Order: sequence, then C-alpha cells, then structure tokens
Amino acid sequence: MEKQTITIYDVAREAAVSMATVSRVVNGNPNVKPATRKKVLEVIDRLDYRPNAVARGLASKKTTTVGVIIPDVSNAYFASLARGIDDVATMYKYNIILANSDGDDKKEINVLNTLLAKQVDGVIFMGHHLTESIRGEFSRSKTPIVLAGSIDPDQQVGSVNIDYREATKDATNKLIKSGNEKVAFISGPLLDPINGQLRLNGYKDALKENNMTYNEGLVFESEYSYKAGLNLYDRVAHSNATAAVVADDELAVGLLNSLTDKGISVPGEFEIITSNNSLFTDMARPSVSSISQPLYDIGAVAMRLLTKLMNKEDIEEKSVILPYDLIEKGSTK
Amino acid sequence: MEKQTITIYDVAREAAVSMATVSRVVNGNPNVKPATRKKVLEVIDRLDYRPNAVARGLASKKTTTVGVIIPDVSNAYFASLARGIDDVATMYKYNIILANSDGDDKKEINVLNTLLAKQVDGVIFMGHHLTESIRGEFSRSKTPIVLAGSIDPDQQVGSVNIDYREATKDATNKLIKSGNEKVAFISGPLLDPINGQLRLNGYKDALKENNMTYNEGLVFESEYSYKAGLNLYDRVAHSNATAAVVADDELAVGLLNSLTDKGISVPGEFEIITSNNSLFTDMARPSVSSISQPLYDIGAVAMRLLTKLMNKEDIEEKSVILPYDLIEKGSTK
DNA sequence: ATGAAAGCGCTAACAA
DNA sequence: TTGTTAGCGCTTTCAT
Repeated sequence: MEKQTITIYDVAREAAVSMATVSRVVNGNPNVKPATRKKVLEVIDRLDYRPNAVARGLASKKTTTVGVIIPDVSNAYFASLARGIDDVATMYKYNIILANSDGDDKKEINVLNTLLAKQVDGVIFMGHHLTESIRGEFSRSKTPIVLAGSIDPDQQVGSVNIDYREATKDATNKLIKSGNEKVAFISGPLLDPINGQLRLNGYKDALKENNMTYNEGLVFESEYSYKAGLNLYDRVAHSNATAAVVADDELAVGLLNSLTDKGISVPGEFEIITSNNSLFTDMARPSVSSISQPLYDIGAVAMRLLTKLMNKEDIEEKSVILPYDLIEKGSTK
Repeated sequence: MEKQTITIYDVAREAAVSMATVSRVVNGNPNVKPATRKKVLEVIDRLDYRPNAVARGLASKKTTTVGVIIPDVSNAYFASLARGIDDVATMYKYNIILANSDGDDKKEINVLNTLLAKQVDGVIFMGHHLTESIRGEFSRSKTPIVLAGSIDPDQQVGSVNIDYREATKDATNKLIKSGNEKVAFISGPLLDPINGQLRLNGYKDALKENNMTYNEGLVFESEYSYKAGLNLYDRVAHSNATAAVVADDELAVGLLNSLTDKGISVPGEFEIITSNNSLFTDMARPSVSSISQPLYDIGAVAMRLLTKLMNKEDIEEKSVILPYDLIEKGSTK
C-alpha cells in the first residue's frame, strides 16, 4: 500500500514541534499553548493528516471498536437490536464489527476469537442459546461482554432483556380471560432458555392462575419463520386450540394467514398474540396483537452498559430488565 | 488493560526459536522445518497464544477489515445486502465494520473518514443518493470502494446493481398489457438516481412502447415506509390510476392495505407490482407481485468485487449488473 | 531453514 | 508547556 502516508512525524516536523505535542493536540490534551495548538492544527489541515487508528490502538491498547455477534442481521428482530447498538456506539465514539453467527456454536466461538484477536474493547452477544462452550469462552475472557435480548442462565456477564416470563403470562392471561379454554403455546426451540424456561413458565403461570391444567398437546415447537407458521395449521387445528401465544412475528403471521386461508376467522374463531410487535404485525390483515419489546432500546442499553464496563465504572446492576407492553390489535377480541 | 498478554516473543522464547520463525508458522510460511513447526505449534497451544491483529495490522499495513456504510440496518432491503456482504467477507477472512448513515451526507463523510482512519482495506457503500461531497471523498481515496445496490452516475468506483430501468419497464408493461390505461409510478425521492433516472425512465420507456402519453399526475414521490404507503390512498385515488408500479415493498403494502381497507379490490380494481420481493410481499393479503432483486447476491458480489480490488487483481468490469425476475402473485391479474 | 534487527505510527511516562 | 524516548506486538528484509 503506497497510501500518501502522512504521519504524526511529518506534522511535527512541519510545525516545528515534537511528536508528543502533535499527539497532544490531536487528543485534545489541554497542556498545549493555544498558539502552538493553532499552529499544529494548521499543519494538520494543510497536510490533510489523519491519525492512524491502528498505531494508536497498538500504543494505547484501545481500539474504540466493539464486536457484535448476531445470529442474522437480515432478521428484523436482531436488526433492530443492532441499530440500537450502533447508535449508542457511535454516540460514544465506538465502531462496531458486526459478525453473523447463524446461532452456530462453532461460528460463535470462531468469531469471538477473531474479535478478541482484533483487540475489540468489548463484545455484545446476541443468540438464542448460549452453549457451554461459548459460556466457557466468556468466563475466560478479560474483555467485557454484554448480552442483548439473550439469556445466560448463570448471569456471568451483563445482559439486557425484558421479563419474557411475565410478558408471556400476561398474553396468555388475556387470551384466557377472553374465554379461550385451549390456548396454544407456540415458540422456537424449547432448548433455548427464553422459550423453554421463561416463556413456557409464564404460560404455565397463567394457566395455574386460572386453574387450568397444563396440556403438552398445546405446546408447539417450531422454527422461527413465516413458512413454518404456514405449516403449523394442521397441527394447531388438530389440537382444538382456539387461541395462541406465539414467540415470533413471522411465525405468527404465517399461522394467521394459514388460518384465514382455510376460512377460519381471526379473531372470531381463533385469537393470536405474538411477541415482537414488528412491522409484520401491522401489515398483516387482521393486524396482530402483540407483546411490544423495546428492541432498539435493548440494543442501545446493552451498548451503554458495555461502555460502562469498558470504562471500569461501577455498575449498579448488570442484568437489566426493560419494560414491555401488550398492544391489542386486530387478532384479539 | 492487564490482559494476559502472551506475545510472539513469549512463544519464541519457550520454543527456543526466533520471533521470525514463530511469525512464519503463524502465517503458514512454508520455509519452516516440520519439526520446528510442530514444536512452535505446541508452545502456541500450551500458552494459548493469540496473535494481536492490531500489531499485525500496523506492521503489515493490512487489517483484513472492510468498512460497510449502510443507511439503516434495520431496513430489510439493506439488511439483506449486509448479510450477503458479511458472508463473502467471512469467506475471504475479512471482518466488517458496519456503520449506519441514515443516508445523511455529513454522517456518511464522517464515518468514511473514521473508517479510513481505522485503516480498513476497503469500503462497501450503500446509499440512495451519492452527494457531491461523498463522491469527492471517493475519488480522493486510495482505498478501494464498491457500491452495493447504489448508483454512481459517473461510475468512478465499482458497483453492483440490477437493471432498474429495464425492470421497471417490464413491470409497467405487464400492467399496461393487462389493460390498465392509467398506471401510477410510485417511488422514493426522484432526486435519487435509481428513482429519478433509472426507474422513471423505465416507466416512460414502457409508456412510449405502448404509445401512451406520460402524465406527471401519475408520478408519486413518497417516503419509503409502510405508513407513507397508507397515506397515499387519497392522492392515488384522485389520479384515477388503476394500477401502480411501486419502488418499495413497505410502501406497496401500505398502499395495498389502504386500498383494501377502503373496499377497493386488489387486483380486481387495482393492480400493484412492487420492487424487492421481500417477505412483506408474501405476508400481505393478497400477496404482492414484485420484481425480484437478488439482494443477498448483490451484497455478496459487491464484497467479492471488493476482494479483487483489494488484491489488485484485474477486473473485467467494475460495474456489475445482476439479473432480476418478475414474480407474479396475488396483486396482479 | 532460521535469526537479527529495523521499523509500522502512535502513546505515555519521564524529564526538562 | 514541551521534548525525549521507550515501547506496543508484529512483519519483513537481509544475512547467514
């Protein structure tokens, strides 16, 4: 690379000061006489000098870059989190290295290691399920890590979420109150703690509160996708459920469309409440009632928490729970 | 930072070789006796040595990192491109620094500069509209740049797109052939070259081919959003159009829903063809016919092109045009 | 096949 | 307020 490599040394020479002084003005160190500062700034401008962040990183041991591990940016849920993360990162002068993992254990570990090799100052991790191995890496790492919209059963690192259990309980309750005696629970893999532990327990809580018995036949494990939702019709119909709490919007709209395509009226004959209140829920006809998670904020707060961690500030509480809402739209009575 | 900083020097000492040799085995340089290599690898493993990419970057002047400037990751269109970019980047051992610009000139320039300061090996830029200033930065930069799904009128940098003009012509033609005498053209800002030059001209081409006169009253400039689509009803109804080619899926579904909510049957009384064939088009009822752009591939090919540029390989053609399709679904007869 | 040594461009004591 | 001088951890000639 024969980049017009203007270095701090060139500036120092032209301005007839030392590198240290140039470094000081570049870094806003107050210990510089205004006249000197002015002179240096002029030269910087004239030479079009741009500090080399890599050299700076090596010398200072800080890269002002954080790693973001995400299952899939093209998934609306995670993309919203990512946007929140980047905005706050920018606000605090960080950049993000974004890496897709597909939720795959090997890739997650791989990418975490390359991020650490790149000396990121911190990491934000998103994933449905934290495997033993990734948690091992986390506990081994000296670099601050925060989970966004993801659960670590033993909370060794920071995290930002909503209360999935309570939210699911609320949704289920609403469906029960409106007269449904068989409410289905439709989620992604129950192996994922958010589904198998928090949401499912919230669902059970609601049943218990209403003296209804838990029936495994009403629990449906599915992939998170529109197509999977479409294909759910037969199984759900077979269960005689008349309502469902669904853990994913694509899934929910898929189910909704398969229902209405078969002539079953929503919400008349079947009610649905989904979980992310994404644009999908507004576009569907009828629109879909939903728990509303502050996705952008979850990302933003996670990044904010990470800045504190990177700064070695004291943290009041490293597991943050943000509020949710229940938005009633067209898919509930 | 008191990271357990194991350096190449530690490895060299433990393995009783020189730093240079360690560097060779780490970098897969063949000039190392197998026995030596083995010994070094053992020590690396034992010490859990991980090369510092920042130091490597400073010494080699390559960071294996590329910058990606994107208007908004939480927009499905760009998120798809981003996913394609990252997958190919990973394939070629690059990481991406992702930065949202909101299509804002100042932010774009800002972020481009910090990316260059971070010594990225290349940049992928996405944006609706290349301002003079950003194009100035591009031409000044020695770092390879490729546009993905974006048009630079004077093609100074590489780019990957579809033929928006031809695609829009096809879509318009289809609508005309099916009997519509007033076909609306609904896009984002006409200031953006993709809309104002390519798409609009494709629309005009189709009119001309069919001996129809161009009527400005049928051209609607709008924001790219679902909500904007919903609000389009009055204006569109007023124009007496009976069909529309729309440049954005959210916009299209918004229009569709506002139409059906008002009791206008689609496609019976109004036909729609949109542009990105995203999941939105399948979820809507009726589903929306669409031009199908290979978004993931546009991103992937852009990144592939960038790898060639970074590698100083010869490029056959730096403006790549990928094929599109016209997918007929429920919103056309 | 291996080693010695000079940087890469910057920060951060430490002096002055 | 300013300068001197070590590094930061690695790659890369150039010797050997």
